[in-house]
Amino acid sequence: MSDRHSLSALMILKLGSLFTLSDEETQALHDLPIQAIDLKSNRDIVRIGDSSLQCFLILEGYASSYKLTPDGQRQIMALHIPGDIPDLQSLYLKRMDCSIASLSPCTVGFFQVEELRRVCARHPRIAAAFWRDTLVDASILREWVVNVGRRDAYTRIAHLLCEFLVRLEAVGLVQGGTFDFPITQANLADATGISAVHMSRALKALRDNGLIQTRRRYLSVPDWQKLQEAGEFDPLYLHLEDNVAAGLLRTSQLETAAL
Amino acid sequence: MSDRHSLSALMILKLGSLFTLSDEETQALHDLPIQAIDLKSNRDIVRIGDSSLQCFLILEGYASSYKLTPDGQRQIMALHIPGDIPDLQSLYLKRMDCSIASLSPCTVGFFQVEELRRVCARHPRIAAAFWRDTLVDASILREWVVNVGRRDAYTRIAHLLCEFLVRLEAVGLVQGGTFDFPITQANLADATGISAVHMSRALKALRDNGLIQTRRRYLSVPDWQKLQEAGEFDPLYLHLEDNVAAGLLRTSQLETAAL
DNA sequence: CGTTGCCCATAACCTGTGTTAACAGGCTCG
DNA sequence: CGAGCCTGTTAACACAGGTTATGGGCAACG
Repeated sequence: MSDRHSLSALMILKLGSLFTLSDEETQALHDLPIQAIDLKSNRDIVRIGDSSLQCFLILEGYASSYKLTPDGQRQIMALHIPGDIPDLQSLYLKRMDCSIASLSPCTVGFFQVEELRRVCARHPRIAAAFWRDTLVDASILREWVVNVGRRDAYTRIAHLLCEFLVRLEAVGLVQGGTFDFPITQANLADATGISAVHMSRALKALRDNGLIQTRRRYLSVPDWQKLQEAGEFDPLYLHLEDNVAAGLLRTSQLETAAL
Repeated sequence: MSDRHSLSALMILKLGSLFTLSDEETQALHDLPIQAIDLKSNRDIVRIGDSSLQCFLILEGYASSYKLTPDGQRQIMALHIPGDIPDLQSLYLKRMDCSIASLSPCTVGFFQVEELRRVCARHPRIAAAFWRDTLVDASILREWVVNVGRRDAYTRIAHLLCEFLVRLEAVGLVQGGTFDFPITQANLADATGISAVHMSRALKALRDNGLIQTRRRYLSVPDWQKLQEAGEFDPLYLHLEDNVAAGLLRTSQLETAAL
């Protein structure tokens, strides 16, 4: 039971960053029955074509939405972090149009789509918050089209890392510019539409230019300002609440000050 | 008044293809006050950063969502056809994260976001239909990421054309495999993330292979089956209602029979 | 404590696509 | 009716990034 509390806390944090929730609404989310499951890395959670009656919330670890082309190439079109509900679309779409897999060891919490629909019907503002969440996901996808369509590999990767950092920061998973980063170069390549070999080259360039540091399974950003410039990054499209955006700015100042 | 009827008819057709609406719900949509405006080609309708109090419905012509990179490159991340509400996201996002411009002479109908919110509050199933619509748009964006990230220019263009044809067909704008196509090669290039010159080369290849025919401002698809194969096209991601999908299949058979 | 299997790095070579430029056809507009 | 302008075509050349191959580090496991 206390488990439950901490499980949904993350989702509430996320939704709260998009939309201010009342106590009653918060309670309604707390009361959603949820079943937590642990997963190894690289496991499909849902598959393209599935029509599932459940949704899941990421509690720990990272996941990705992806598709395969007929010749076996893979494209990742979304990265998911703790607090995300990657298949929230199942609320209104019958079949999954992509697969979702863990990118690292993960804990995910499953709940019934039916239950979620009920909560949405009873609490229109929660429905609005979820809707808003899916709209932000769509906005991120628009930026990804730009990223993959018009930026060169170096810029593209810098942009991806900027976005990842900001999103992690919003759920409190960045400490002093450093965050957990167990994602392989092959996966990063699939997310940016380049080859794994070239990902290796480009990451080396980013390292050599002092934009990122990779130690073990962690990634650090020593100069947030410079990485943003390298990635042509403007967080507008993340539609953060003003207070969150302000927090980001503050953090970035702290970081640069810490140098 | 009779004007109004025909204006919203298109939107109702579109929503109806996503979700079955009751008479009362249909009426509520009819009653939405809407202001029609004519536009020339290549005019911005909304701009990135705007926080608008209105949404618009495309009544005639095509439009695109796009962003510019700092060095002046353009990426189109969505094509909009009659029946679409390209900035429906304004319902819950404060600022536009992309610009939207006409791709051809257009008629668009503006309505107040506030009015729309009221209709959604009063008619939960309409809200659901709109939500579903935005979810389908997100699904299309996912496919675009795959398209731009992992397919070569030839396949990519074929895929884009397949999608365009299917979406037009769903609102009755295709006759015998032929549809209005006033979109310049430069715009197509921006939508697929390639250069205008290479777009010209690739379109020539598609023509030479008999996959498309371009006459004046129209485009024909003489062999729907072959174009689908060339574009690795699977309409699953468009989340069409079964009856619409069946209609498509029928049409495609008629077409091939007509040859 | 060797084996197996990732993951990453690097080199050599190849190719799809970008770039630049020049030209032709068709619109629009004075 | 000619001047511009936009659109599309084609050619020659350049280069970012793909492909293939090899080797090294390291964790998991028997």
